[in-house]
Amino acid sequence: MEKEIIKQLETACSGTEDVLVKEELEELIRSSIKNGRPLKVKLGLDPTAPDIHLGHTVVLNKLRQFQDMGHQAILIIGDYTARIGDPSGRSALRPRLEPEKIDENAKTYMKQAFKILDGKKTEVVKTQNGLKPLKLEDILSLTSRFTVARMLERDDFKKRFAGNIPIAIMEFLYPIMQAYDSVAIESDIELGGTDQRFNLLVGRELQKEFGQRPQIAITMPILAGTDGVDKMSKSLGNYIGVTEKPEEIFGKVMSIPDSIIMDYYRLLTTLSPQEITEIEIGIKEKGDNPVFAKRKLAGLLVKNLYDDKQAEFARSHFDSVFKEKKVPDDVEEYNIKDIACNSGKVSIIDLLAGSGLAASNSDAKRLIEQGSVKIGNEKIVDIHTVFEAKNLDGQVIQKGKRFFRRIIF
RNA sequence: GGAGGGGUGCCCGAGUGGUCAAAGGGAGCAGACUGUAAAUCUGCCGGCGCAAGCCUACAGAGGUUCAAAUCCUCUCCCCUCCA
Repeated sequence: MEKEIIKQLETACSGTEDVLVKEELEELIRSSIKNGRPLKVKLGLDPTAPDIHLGHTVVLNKLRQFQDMGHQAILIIGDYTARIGDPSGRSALRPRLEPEKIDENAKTYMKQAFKILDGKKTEVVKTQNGLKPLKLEDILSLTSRFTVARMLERDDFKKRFAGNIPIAIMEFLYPIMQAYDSVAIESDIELGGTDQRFNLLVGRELQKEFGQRPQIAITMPILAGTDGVDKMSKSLGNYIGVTEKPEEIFGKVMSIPDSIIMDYYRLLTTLSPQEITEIEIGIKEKGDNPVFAKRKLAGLLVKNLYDDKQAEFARSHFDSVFKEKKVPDDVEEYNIKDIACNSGKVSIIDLLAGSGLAASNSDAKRLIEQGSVKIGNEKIVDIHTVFEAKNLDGQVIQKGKRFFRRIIF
């Protein structure tokens, strides 16, 4: 039994940024195993963004690990809290979301989250159920337990306060409501990104106030986006979505800077710490070319989200397009019927703008002038080039290195 | 309630009557080099037009002027200080 405890504890702590408090966690695991009582592991989802990307999966993977150890995963859909908008890491007040929109987001979110989690073993709870019945007096009583000074300990609030950026009083309610969720479900452990640290700790405090055993707060590092600088986020455009096509995922992983390869290994793969260290040593000390570690990584990630076959496909797709500079097989098609209309002629400008390869006619012109446009491997240099529509059927138009359209007529 | 400061392109930010589609930086796109890495260098970076040029744009609405991001009036929003 002692062995099992150590194993669970190690798994629980691997890849984490922080575990508060580790000793308590050990105790919890011990009593869980002893009494055959699964731990309630809480993860709050913020349904403001309907698409999950690899950044979200860091914490989902952790939850999955708990599931695999036989514990109870509880996903909290922050449908109510989303109406405030989590102030964590924000430099400005978030726009509030409509309830319908939140519901919609939550649905897609769940669907995608179950790519990682075992949906059958996951309990899904909407915060609304617990929070909506609260009366003003309940809220007064809750808020009276926290002070403005306590709230301003938070870095993001502090910065905004110091920088004269507005903080809505409503935003102070966010951590408290999230904490109240923990009380409502009597959670044993709550997971979150490092940006959630404050919120998770407020949960601990509130549980104590309610005479519950305070939850363990486990924070996971924030995953850098494909630019290697900012955190992965949809609005920054540096994300890799879990529903993206295998070759997209593979390609995006290949575009990450070397500096974050090992972070990706640690946070996104299920390789053992030893295997990961080996790769790291290979690059750092044996002079292995990092690109091979990256290829392996890209394959692993596609495999996680799809399967071996797709991973293999993505790899060969990548090689043929970028190593051999061939046109990929499954190019998006573009039907030129409507732009060819009666004359049967099509200008290169219309082709680029119409297919979406260029943002506008002006953009199309610039691209041609910069020599980035090819049709069937022929570079187009004249912006006035006109084609017979029927000659274009089946041809591939290319912009830059990685954007293609197959022309249909 | 009083006094003051401010809202500029995707973001930051300069610009205080014409030379402003608006400096500079960042992001982005494209080219060279590579490993679709980083770093670096180069070009582009509102729309329409082959072009001349036209249109849209400096919070919003009016106005003054031959001419307004720049001046005036009103409105909205943000911030600071005082109470």
